Amino acid sequence: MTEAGAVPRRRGAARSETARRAILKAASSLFATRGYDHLTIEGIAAEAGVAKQTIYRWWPSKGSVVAEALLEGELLPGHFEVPATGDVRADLTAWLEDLSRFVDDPGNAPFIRSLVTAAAENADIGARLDEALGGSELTTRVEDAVASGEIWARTPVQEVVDALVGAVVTRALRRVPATPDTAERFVHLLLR
Amino acid sequence: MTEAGAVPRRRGAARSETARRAILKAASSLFATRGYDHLTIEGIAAEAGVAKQTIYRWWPSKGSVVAEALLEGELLPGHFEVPATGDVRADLTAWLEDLSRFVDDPGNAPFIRSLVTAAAENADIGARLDEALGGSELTTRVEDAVASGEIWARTPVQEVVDALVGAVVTRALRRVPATPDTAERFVHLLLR
Amino acid sequence: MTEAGAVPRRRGAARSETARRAILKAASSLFATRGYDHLTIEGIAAEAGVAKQTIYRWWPSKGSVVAEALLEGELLPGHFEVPATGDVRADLTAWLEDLSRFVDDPGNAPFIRSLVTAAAENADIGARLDEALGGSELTTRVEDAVASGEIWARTPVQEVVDALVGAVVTRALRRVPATPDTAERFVHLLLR
Amino acid sequence: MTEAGAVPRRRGAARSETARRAILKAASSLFATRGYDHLTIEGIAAEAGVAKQTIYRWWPSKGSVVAEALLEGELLPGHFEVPATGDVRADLTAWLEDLSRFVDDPGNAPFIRSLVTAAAENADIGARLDEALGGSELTTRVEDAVASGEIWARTPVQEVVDALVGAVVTRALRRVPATPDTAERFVHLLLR
DNA sequence: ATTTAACCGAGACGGTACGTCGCGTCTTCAA
DNA sequence: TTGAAGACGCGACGTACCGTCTCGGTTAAAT
Repeated sequence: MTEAGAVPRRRGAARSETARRAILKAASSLFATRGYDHLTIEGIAAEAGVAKQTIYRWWPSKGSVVAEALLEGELLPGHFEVPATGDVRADLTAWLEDLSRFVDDPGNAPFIRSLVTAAAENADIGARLDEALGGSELTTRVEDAVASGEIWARTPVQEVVDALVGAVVTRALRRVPATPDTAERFVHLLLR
Repeated sequence: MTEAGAVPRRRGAARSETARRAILKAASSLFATRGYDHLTIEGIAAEAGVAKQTIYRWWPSKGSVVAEALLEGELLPGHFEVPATGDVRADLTAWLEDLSRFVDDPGNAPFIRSLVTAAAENADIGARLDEALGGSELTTRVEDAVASGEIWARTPVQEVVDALVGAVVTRALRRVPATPDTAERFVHLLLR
Repeated sequence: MTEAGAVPRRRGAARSETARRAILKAASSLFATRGYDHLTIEGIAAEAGVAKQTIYRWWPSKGSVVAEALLEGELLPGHFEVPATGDVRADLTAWLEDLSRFVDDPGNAPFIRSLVTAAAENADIGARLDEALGGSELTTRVEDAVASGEIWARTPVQEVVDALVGAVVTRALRRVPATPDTAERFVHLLLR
Repeated sequence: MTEAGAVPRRRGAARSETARRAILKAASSLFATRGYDHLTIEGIAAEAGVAKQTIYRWWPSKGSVVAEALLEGELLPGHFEVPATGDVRADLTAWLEDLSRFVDDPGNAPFIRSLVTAAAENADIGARLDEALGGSELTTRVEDAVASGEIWARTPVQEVVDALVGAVVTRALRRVPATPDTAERFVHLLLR
């Protein structure tokens, strides 16, 4: 007798987890090196030691490969955590300075713009864009500050987060670098 | 003999304004129809009845063609003016609602995302992204409100504009549609 | 104890005759429909409702599948018998006219050329090419005529047959159709 | 004023004769080395230092490339001339022995079968198959013998040639090697 | 009765080649 | 000198089959 809820497992060889991991790893590595629009399925396949068809079998486009790599944390691992020192304004300022420093670095600018390009063309990536930039941590941090009474109870959390992440993005697209007080000004604008 | 003060005009035929216009028009039309990344130089040349070389002679990339089309107003003609009724909060809310309505329309969403893609890869387009969305008018409007004493004198104008435009962009990338009160919430968040 | 002379039959399930027949049938059908070089192992497997491995287990190549189909009479069933009326010249002429009619039919020409392609690449098929065209019956018929004294005793039988079958093949390859007297001219050339 | 009958020459760069020659040369070389069905468009392009598209622009299939190479004499250069000593039977015998020796050589057998494969799938190649094997020279030689009264005036020349070439082909397909007297027997069968 | 070897279906996998699209450069001819 | 036309080398696309390899399940001889 089979377990309740067990999937009957269709016949034939199972999907190779090895290949899947190699593809995501290769995609991340090439994305970081060459950028989203120089990223090719052929390149990923070659780097991963995998047949092109194996990619096409499981992903409809390069965008979806990148999206999954993003989800798995292969891209941007460990970047952009939001500190939680107890002073929410200081925490947000620190996060924003960290992110701005990253975005303004000429070596990273193409990377962040590639992320935006990828987001613009692929819904999955778009759906997680601010997550990759730390957006969901940011939301949690601000919600905690509201809950603890540190900031105004009716603070529109989502709008604050959108404004912060959005400002970073729109400035990146216009190649406007942050000045030393940019982060602080934004935070004081948004958290009264 | 040439006129005094005239540009010395080297020999041969002058640049064809007809061809230039046809190219920008074709680019705009194809951009609107097929989106930025299905836009091709070959396609533009064919649509415009022009040789590829004529495009390559005057523009370094498809991005720069689109940028010029944007400048000429071939794309987004007449959209997104910021009203000036005297009530700056109402004006910004109206502008934001207008823009959100446009962005949230399923028929326009690919267009706006294509603009973002184009901006991400081409500095000229990026430099004018918020302008195309009404950003520069917005700046003027907020500055006027500061000057007239309608709002706080030390309002960080650029940050407000970046936050508004950026929020629209980041929401578009995440496919998050506006709710009826979104515009008002943003405006009240930013202009206290 | 096993029967004397019986093959010691190793363990496990026996080869499925059902699968074998389905494969040959599918191969014949696809050969007739699409021609030898559009014939694929995957196509045969799909058509036969069989796994690819089942084909690879028993045949080394698609050529050998076709060769076996030819042997089983799945291809060219009942075609090209040589009549035996007693008049060998009339019999050969009739056979040659029949074959020429078949070969010259625009619907069959691809089929016969596919047979030649298959023969050229696969020794087994080549070895039975003239058999499929009636060659072995032809040999028998000419040998009988020699034995009965109807034609010259030292007639080089094999050469006559090769010349007849070969002429049909080389004309098919050059797309040269037979004229009404072609068959008769050949027979009178070869049997004096 | 232009020459009468001169083609007006449409605009744009002319077809590159260099590329055309390189392609035919590469095709011939690879055909001889690897055989017709291991011949690939990609392989030809790589060997010729040419883009695939340049091949596809001018030829519809690999068969037509080979056909043109055959026409240009890149394949089989100088093979299989029919001698003209005055003794037509001796000449035909010599030609047939020469050809048989070539065909029976294990190193050449794949080549000749490749020619047959190519002929079977491509009408142009088929139309010139016997020419490549010396067929047209053979026709001339036999016609001359008829004209000079050396052989019977009503000899059916085309049938004789078809029988000879066809016999070589059908034997090659069945992998039947010639014996020392094969050539002589054929010639005496056909030329009484 | 159990074990075990071989069969069979399904189908994933690393590959090769396909035929097409678009790139950016170059050459030809007409204006 | 510009501009339309278009050939060229190049790189990538997404697809079709190749032949090999698991996988889960079945069949039948050997233990």
